[in-house]
Order: sequence, then C-alpha cells, then structure tokens
Amino acid sequence: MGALAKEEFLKPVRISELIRADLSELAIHEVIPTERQMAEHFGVSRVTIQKALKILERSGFIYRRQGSGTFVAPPRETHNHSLRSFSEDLTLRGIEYKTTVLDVRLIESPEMIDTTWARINEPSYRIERVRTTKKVALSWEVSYVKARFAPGLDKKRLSGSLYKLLSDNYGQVVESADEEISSLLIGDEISTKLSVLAGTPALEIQRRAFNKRGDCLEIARAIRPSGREFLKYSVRR
Amino acid sequence: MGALAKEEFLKPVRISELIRADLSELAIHEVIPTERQMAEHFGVSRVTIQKALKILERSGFIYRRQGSGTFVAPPRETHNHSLRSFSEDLTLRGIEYKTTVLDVRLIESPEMIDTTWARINEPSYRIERVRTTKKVALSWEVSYVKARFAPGLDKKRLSGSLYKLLSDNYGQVVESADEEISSLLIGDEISTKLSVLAGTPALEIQRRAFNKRGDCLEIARAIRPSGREFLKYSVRR
DNA sequence: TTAGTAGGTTGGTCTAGTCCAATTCTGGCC
DNA sequence: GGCCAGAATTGGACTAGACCAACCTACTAA
Repeated sequence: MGALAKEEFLKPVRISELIRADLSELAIHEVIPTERQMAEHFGVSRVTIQKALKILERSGFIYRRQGSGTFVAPPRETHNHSLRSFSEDLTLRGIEYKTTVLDVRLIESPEMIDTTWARINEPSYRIERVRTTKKVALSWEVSYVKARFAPGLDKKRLSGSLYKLLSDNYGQVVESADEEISSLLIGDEISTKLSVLAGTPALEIQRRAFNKRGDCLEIARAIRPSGREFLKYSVRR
Repeated sequence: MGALAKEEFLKPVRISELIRADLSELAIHEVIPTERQMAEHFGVSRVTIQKALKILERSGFIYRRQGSGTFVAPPRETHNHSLRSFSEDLTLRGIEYKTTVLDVRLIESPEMIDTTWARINEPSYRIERVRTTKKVALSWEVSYVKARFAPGLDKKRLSGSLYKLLSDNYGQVVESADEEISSLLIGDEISTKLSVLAGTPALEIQRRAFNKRGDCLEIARAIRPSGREFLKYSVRR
C-alpha cells in the first residue's frame, strides 16, 4: 500500500488484469497468493479480490480449491468467446476481408418485410451484403435493423461492423443474441452472388440481437459456404 | 426477520428463484421493488439481493437502470442456454429419441486414437453412438473419453447422457466446452449408419469438454443431418 | 410557460469484519 | 514408520454500512 496516490482507480476488473499479467510468469497448476495476501497487497478489501478472481476463473485462467488455494489453469485455445458480429468475428481472427454492400433499403410497411425466420412488425432497414477475401467468398448476409433504433441508417457507411455503427452513432449496444445454426445446400440465387458452385454445403446462421432492455435491434441471416471454416463457440454451465 | 428457523438456507440462488416466481405476476417493463426493500423483506443484506438480481439480469428476466429501478424484461424465446451434452439438448427440447451404442472400446495405446480434429495422448474410451427418433435419424456421434477419468466406463450403461454418467459415477463435472461447427455432405459410410441418402447436407460439430481445473475430459464429433433442425446458441458480451 | 436547480431515490461499488467448510499441516501416539 | 486427532490455513458466503453516480420530481425564478 505505502504512500500510493489515492486518486487511482482499482476496480476488480483492473485488478484482474494486473493479476492476469502476472500469471504468465507462473507455471501451470502453480499456486498463486491467497486472497488475504492480495487484499493487503492491493490495498483493497477481500471481496474486491474475490470479484477479480471470479473474473479470471470464469475466463478460464485460474481454478480454485477451497482450503487449498488458487492455481494457474492450463491454457485453452479459445479462452474468451464473446458476442461478436460477423465482421468483428472475422477481424478478430485476423482475416482480411472486403465488404460489398449489395443493397440498403428502408422498408416502411411491415408487411413487406419478407423474413421467414423471424417476425418483425415495424419499419426496418434491409441490408444485404457479401463478404469476400482475396479469392474466397466468405458469406452472404441479410440484416433487418429496426428503423426506430437507427434513423437515417441508409446514409451511413455500412462496409464496417454494423454493431459498432449502432453503438457509436445511436447508442444502441448489443448485449446478447440468439443464434440458430443449420446447414443447407447453396441454391442458384446465392451461388451467383457468392461465386461458388450451386450445391455447395454451407452453414445457415440466423441471429436475433438484443440490447440490455431486451429490445430486438436486429435480425439477420447469413450463409457461409464451408471451406473448412469453423464457427467457434465456447459455452459454460 | 422474526422467529424464523435458522436452518433455512437463503442463498442468492434461492432468492433469485423466489423473485423469478413473482415476476410472472407483473407486466413487461413494470418496475419491481428496490434492492433495499427486498433486503428487508427477505431479511438479508443488500449485497445478497444484488447477487440474486445479477443472476436474473444475466438470465434475461430483468434489466436495471441506475437511479430509476429494476424492471421486468420482455420474454425471449431462448432464455437460458447452458452447457448441454447432445442428449441433454434433445431431452430438454422434448424430443423423444433412442440411443443405439454401435461400439465401445478401450484404446490403450494413444497412437491408435485416430481423431483428426483434436490430439489426445493417452488411453481413452472410444464410444460410437447413433441417435434416432421414431423415423428420423438425428445424429451420429463419436466420443473419446480419457480413461483415467472414467475407469471401467465400458461396463456402464451408455444409452443415456454421457455427462450425467461422468458426473454421477466419477465426480467429473463438465464445466465448459469449446465447440466448432461446420457443414459437410454426408458420405457413404455415415449415410448407411444413419439411413439417410449420401450427399445430404449436415452439421459437423466438434466438441472439447473441460472440468473446472481445465482438464479435457472428452472430445467428440457429431454429424447431424439437417432436416430443418437447428442448433441454438445464446451468447452475450 | 419554460428553464434551471436542489433534494431525495435508486442502483453501482467498495470496505471491514464474521462465520463456515474444505483442505492441509503438525505433533503425538501406537 | 504409520496413523489419527486437532490446529491452522484457505476459499466461500454473508452482513452492515458507507459513498457515489444516474435519475426523477418538485419547487423556484425568469
């Protein structure tokens, strides 16, 4: 503790980052300092340390055993799976891609919205896009974004992340999403748009994205031809 | 608090269930009692109430706004996605199915384990199963379970949930799992085992399951022909 | 009417301390 | 040497209380 500046902010998240940085110095299954030691070291209460350790435990960096101590967990390939839009997903995986906007349109009358995979009862923007790398077609996507959450969306640049745009321009943060995944064979229409052979097996992903209050912001459907491309999920009880 | 029996357990989880039961009486977006009121009502501290509400918030039943209150969230179709084995998944969705064990075998020498989707370096049980409903083939699955975590596994009944068996008989609880999903066309070998036409599009799911300490208990691969069957995921940031 | 301010309410966060349960350590006994 | 009982340690869970920031409302002044 010593004579540290009191102005510093040491929330559990911050502390968990500090602890996490030290973990790399330690061997797998090595014990780390006790809660009480850390509380004194960081000059905070034990509850705060417990929250920091809880974060690291949920993230799979440590595991804990009552009566014995806290230990460094063996590394895992996909540590953190968080909610990502399709483009964020690609960016994170280091894949360079190009987004082509095929169509953006405001559909005023709800009955004209032709989604078969989810109902939407209000004016929405329909965004049709294709993502490609240098040579390979990655995905064809249609999103419906409710117009009241993003007025004037058709005037914006849609070649980047849709979620980032919603957050930066409209304060609408996607908090959770349901996804349904199925497989299908690519038909004629999409095969030309993606420049792949008709009959190629593909993943079909249908997504509904929600903000904190449970409002559905977006529904989307994506077709991803599978050239050994995987969707990764990490789930826990 | 009064003269309540001290033996009762009122943990945050229990309280969250009590609150959750009352939610159905309320309208969507209706405000619920404040933390302080609930703390007094249940005779616990405010921190405990906060933990209970945190559970409900994460599950999507309520949303909260600082300075204003806690509110009932609109219902969502898939509220809780938790980690399930393939069979738990089917049971929860109310699908009656039959499990046929095609093969169970202890593979003593690691180099004989022929997984192409994950490395496994120690003796393991290989379990090959097929799941069917009355008429439709649901999935073909191969699991490798490390033998040191489940000695004598081949003597057990494998027609139920593998995770339940690991938990009940060996104390090995699956805490988290990585899944990779891709699509493929069903080939000759699996088409006969599943009684579907070769060339049918299908989902390919590869799973690695871990206990709390990060030990990999099981790796598995499943093929699910897609007759409009969906895999559902719910993700949050 | 309108704009602005002050005060009370509510969730968000943290502290210091208590009690408990699981585990490990230790010392004595056979 | 081996075993067992008790002490010490560690994480788990909870309490009571404090302070803060966002929010809402009601009153006030222009």
